[in-house]
Order: sequence, then structure tokens, then C-alpha cells
Amino acid sequence: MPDETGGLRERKKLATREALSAAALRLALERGAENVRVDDIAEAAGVSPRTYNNYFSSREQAIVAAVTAERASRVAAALRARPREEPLAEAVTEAVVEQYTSEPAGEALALITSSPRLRKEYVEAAVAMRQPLESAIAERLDGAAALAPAVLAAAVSAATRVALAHWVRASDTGGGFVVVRVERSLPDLLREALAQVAPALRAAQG
Amino acid sequence: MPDETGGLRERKKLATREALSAAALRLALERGAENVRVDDIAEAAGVSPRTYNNYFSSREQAIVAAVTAERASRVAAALRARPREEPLAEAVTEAVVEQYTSEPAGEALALITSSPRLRKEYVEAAVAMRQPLESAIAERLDGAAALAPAVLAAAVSAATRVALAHWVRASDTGGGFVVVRVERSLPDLLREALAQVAPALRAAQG
DNA sequence: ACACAAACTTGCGTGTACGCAAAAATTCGC
DNA sequence: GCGAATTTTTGCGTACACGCAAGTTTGTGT
Repeated sequence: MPDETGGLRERKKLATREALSAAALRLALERGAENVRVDDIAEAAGVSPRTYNNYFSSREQAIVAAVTAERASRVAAALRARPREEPLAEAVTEAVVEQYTSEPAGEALALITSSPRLRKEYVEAAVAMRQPLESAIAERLDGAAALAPAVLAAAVSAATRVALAHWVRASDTGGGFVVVRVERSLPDLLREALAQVAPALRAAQG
Repeated sequence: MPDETGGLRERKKLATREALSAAALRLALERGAENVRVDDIAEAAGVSPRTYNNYFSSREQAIVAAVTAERASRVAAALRARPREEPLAEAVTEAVVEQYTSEPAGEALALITSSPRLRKEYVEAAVAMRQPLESAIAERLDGAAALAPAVLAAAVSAATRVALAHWVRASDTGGGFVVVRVERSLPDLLREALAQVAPALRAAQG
């Protein structure tokens, strides 16, 4: 009795991808992000360095992917799982917030926020949800304008990025002086950001 | 009587930047994008290769910048130039469409659309308007939520990217067969895309 | 089972990105 | 105007991204 998902090829590919990003994260935690070479990651995952680059196009991407891996498709799945009679705006907001409520373990998060490159990659990782979201939104918007699903998905992704950028910026205020910062929780920021695009979602559905 | 703008330093910097992107575009048009080396660009602009990378972080960026250079700040300026009593949604839409109505000369456009890397960079160049737009929008939204200007600017930028992506995709359908494509004008696409985010702008202003 | 097609991996080579520290240019206080 | 402070340019070195063309593995039809 085999497990399930698709052919062997796809499973192997996924396994390689996960092995790579897991190795990347582990090594980065052990030695610090700057002391991890691509070759180290490849070796730890048991593939050639060249293969590493078939999966990730930057070191940062591999590290961050260990944390953000399935989030994009999970958001779309979460949206589909919501009752169809629920307004799109609420459904989307809840789907997104839900996927960001269990943030990575403290150590991984500390690692990511400690490096500008990793921070950027982490925030930008939210663009990955655009395509899945677009499909899921399209299913709820049959009669809308052609560009509507794409634009709305892009807007949601953009709002998410703004919220994330705000959130991770909490730690970039280096310099020695302790700046008084009003720390807001991520769900909080996400809800505020998404509330700004909600009217667009309502209008598209209305 | 000197011209105007700021100190010598800033003018030189700007001149260097323009020389670099102009050289990049000219060389790409002459030889094709793949036959242009960073060293060629640097030499044509009279700076060291290393300096080139102080201005642009990819060859594509330099080429595309020749066309998109000031667009971001022009959008913000156009928005500020609009009557304050005009609804934000209209003002933003017109400001954006206005800046995209005179698209680059055919040859440059053909060059850009002929390469996936350049197409991507061209579309992504729209993110540059986020920051300027955020400031300009903030000036019209005094009492709104903290994240509102950032989110709305990001949404507008995202909508613009969707429209551009659709537009440039007109030429990526290669393969020999002539596919029947409904070509829509860029202003047309921009208006449809921006119409999707307009409700959010109205709500923020409400 | 078998052989053929399609997809993935790998090594190699070329061009690129960027940190660092020294040198050149510009600005500023006096 | 003049010398010190700041900013920019530059060379160098290292690591990286990616096209290409084999070589290898997986999927398919018979």
C-alpha cells in the first residue's frame, strides 16, 4: 500500500526540495547565514551544487523556503475550505491570517530577521500566494472582469507584504539606541492591511 | 547662472546613472540583449565595471531603466498635480494611466518584449512607484489607518503590474502558430485593473 | 519485459553580484 | 582659499547564477 501523491518523480522532486531547504536552514542556524556556502547545502542534501540551483535561485530563497514552503498553497486551500456564502473579503482575510498565525519557531525567526537579505526574501515570499489565490478567487467570481481575480490576488498579496514588512522592521532599528517601538502582533497588522483591500473584494463580488 | 538641481555630486550621480542605462539600451539595440556585457556598458559610460554595479544590480535593470527611469516619481507628481477635491480613485487612475500612455519607442519595446528576463524586469519596474505613491497618497489621507497609504500604494502598483504583465504577454505566445489574440490597449488594461482597486481607494477616503 | 520518450541531474564554462579597503572626488567649516 | 570630513569610484577576490550538452532516471505504449 503506497502512500498517495502522484508519481515517484514528483515525490522525489519534492523530497529533494525539502532536503535542500531543510539543510539550508539547519546549516544557517548552526553557523550563521553568512557562513553557509551553496556547496555545503548541496552536499548536506546529497545532490550536486548545480542541482541546488535547479531548485533555488538564491541562498536566501532556500533558507526562507524552509519556513514558507507550503504557505501559498495552504492559503488557497484555506480559502476554498470556507463556506461559499461567506463574503469574499472575510473569507480571504481569515484564510490569510490563519496561515500566518503560527509563525516559525523563534530561532528561525531570529535568524531571518537578523539579515537584511533574509528579511527581504521572507517578505517577498508572500508573492508566491498570488497564483494559487488567483485561481481560488476566480472560482468565486464567475462573472467578473477578466483581470479581476489576478488584480485582487495581487492586491491581497501586496497587502500581506506590507504587513510583513512592517512586522519584521521591528528588529532592523539597530544603532545602539533603544527606540520606543509600538510592537503590534502580526495578525493585527495583517487584519489592518487586509481591511484596506477588503472593499475591493466586496465590490468585485457585489 | 548654473542650471538648478542640488549640488554637483547629485548631478554627477544622476548623469552617471543615465549614461549607464542609455549605453545599456543603445548597445542592446545594436547587438541584441544577450551580446552586451557589463564591461561593455561600463566602458561605454566611461566608468569602471565595479561602479556599474553600484548603480544597477542586473543588466536587465540598466536596460529597462532607460525607459522607466523617472516614471515612478512622475506618477506621484501627477497625483499631486490633480485637484484635491477630485476623488482619490480617479486621481490615482488618471495619474497612472497618464504616465503609461506614451510607451517607449517601438524598437525599445520590441527589444524588451523579446526577452523573458527583460519583460519581467519591465513589469517589475512598476514597484518603483510604490514609495513615491505612498507619500502622495498619505498627503490625501490624513486620518486613515497607519498602514493605509502603504497598502493602497502597493495595491495600485500591483494592479499596474498585472495590467503590464497581461500586455507584454501578447508577444510571448511564440511557437510558430499564430494564435488569435484579442489585443487590448495598455490604457484599457490599466483602467480595468485599477478599477478593481478603486473601491479600496474610495473606502479609505470615505 | 522492452525499448523509446520525457524529465531530472550533473559538470563545465562564462559572466555576474557584491563585500572590502584604498584612492580619488566633492563638500564644508573656518 | 585650505585642509579635514564625507561620499563615490575603483580593483580585487570570492561566491554565485545559469545556459548548454551529456549522462541518468522515470514514465509509457506495446
